Amino acid sequence: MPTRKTLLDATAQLFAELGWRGTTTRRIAELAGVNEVTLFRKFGSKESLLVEAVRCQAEGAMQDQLPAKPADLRAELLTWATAHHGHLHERSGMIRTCLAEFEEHPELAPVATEGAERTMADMLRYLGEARRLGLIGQNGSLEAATVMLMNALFMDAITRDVLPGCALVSTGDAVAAFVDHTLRALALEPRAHN
Amino acid sequence: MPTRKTLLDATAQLFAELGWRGTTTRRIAELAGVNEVTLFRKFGSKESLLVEAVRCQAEGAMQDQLPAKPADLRAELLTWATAHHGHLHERSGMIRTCLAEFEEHPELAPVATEGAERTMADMLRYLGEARRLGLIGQNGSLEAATVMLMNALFMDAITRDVLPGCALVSTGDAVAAFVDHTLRALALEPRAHN
DNA sequence: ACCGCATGCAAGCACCCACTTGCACACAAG
DNA sequence: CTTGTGTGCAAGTGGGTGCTTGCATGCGGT
Repeated sequence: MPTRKTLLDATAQLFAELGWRGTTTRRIAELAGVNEVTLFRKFGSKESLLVEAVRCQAEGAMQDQLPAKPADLRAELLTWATAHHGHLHERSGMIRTCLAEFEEHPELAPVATEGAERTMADMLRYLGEARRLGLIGQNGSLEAATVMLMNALFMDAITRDVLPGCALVSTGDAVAAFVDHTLRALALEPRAHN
Repeated sequence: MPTRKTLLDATAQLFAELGWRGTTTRRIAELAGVNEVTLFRKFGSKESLLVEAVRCQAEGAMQDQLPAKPADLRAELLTWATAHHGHLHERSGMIRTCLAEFEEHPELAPVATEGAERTMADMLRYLGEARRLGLIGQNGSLEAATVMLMNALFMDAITRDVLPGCALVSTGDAVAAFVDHTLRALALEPRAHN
């Protein structure tokens, strides 16, 4: 049944570019190379097609995980942050669209944000473990560190293409700078760096 | 000429909620309590109305400035961050919409991001001054600190209403936590806190 | 009293929208 | 061979869209 996946992919692509209202059933059918009627026969309505398409897109996402036991904080965080940034960047169009559509279509929110919340919980766990092991200092909010690092990666990833003026020059530099800044705030063990 | 401002306000409000395509000339006219024809007579087209409305909205924005000479870093940054967060939060609907519309309507980008770039430059100047005065350590990228703090405030402000799960509990706590985290990373002079 | 100007109102244009119906075809399973 | 199933095609529904036209009305300045 290739038609179904074709339709879902075309829908996701159009939705990322044009938003809910811009993603018309005619355009979807044309991009998928399928008759418009087929779309309604398979999904019933534009709404269910769109919700399904966003759900599929979000599913095939982040299972980037930090190691269970922290060892080399800087290296592990850098690897993780780079991968996470990459995944966000790949989906930046859809993410920007969803942020704008949540108000009108709240049914999109749970399905789209579930991954982000899991990722945040994982980083929090990792930093907690690192603190327990004495790899970072005892002061400073781990929540703040987590949220700030993830927000920095998120914003850089989704605005990089669209607002080049607001980003650090290269992706690699930006991610590394964010990780370093985070570790500095957490007092990565007294003078392991600089 | 009250009609003009009424129309611009109504347009901005609808645009923030419904995006470009959802903001129809009929809805604008109805919300403004004006005949639809008047709208075309005054602005010529829907496009010029929308661009003008976004420009006006962006203009009446941030001239939050940090002091010329840093003194009490924590207090000054906290005041500034709180005000900045407030302004972003007030405009969160429009900001989310713009982020999604930039791709289709690049003419919106310059007018909407100009303020953010000025604000970033101001914070960078402020931190540079603070470092020159020895109020913070000599290590650590000031660009990274600036971008991360501004991104954290930005993300919190624009997602707080729409994704309550991803934010620190209260606005005040979040802003304070972000400022503290930033200062810790910049080694606010050795043990002025905690 | 006159004029110009801003606005309202009613109607309409050509086009796009989501969605439906009816009919034809192909192909695979019984 | 028949039957069902998936698909295409053509047409149409009622409604929304940006935008225009023609005409009436009020109101302030000369």
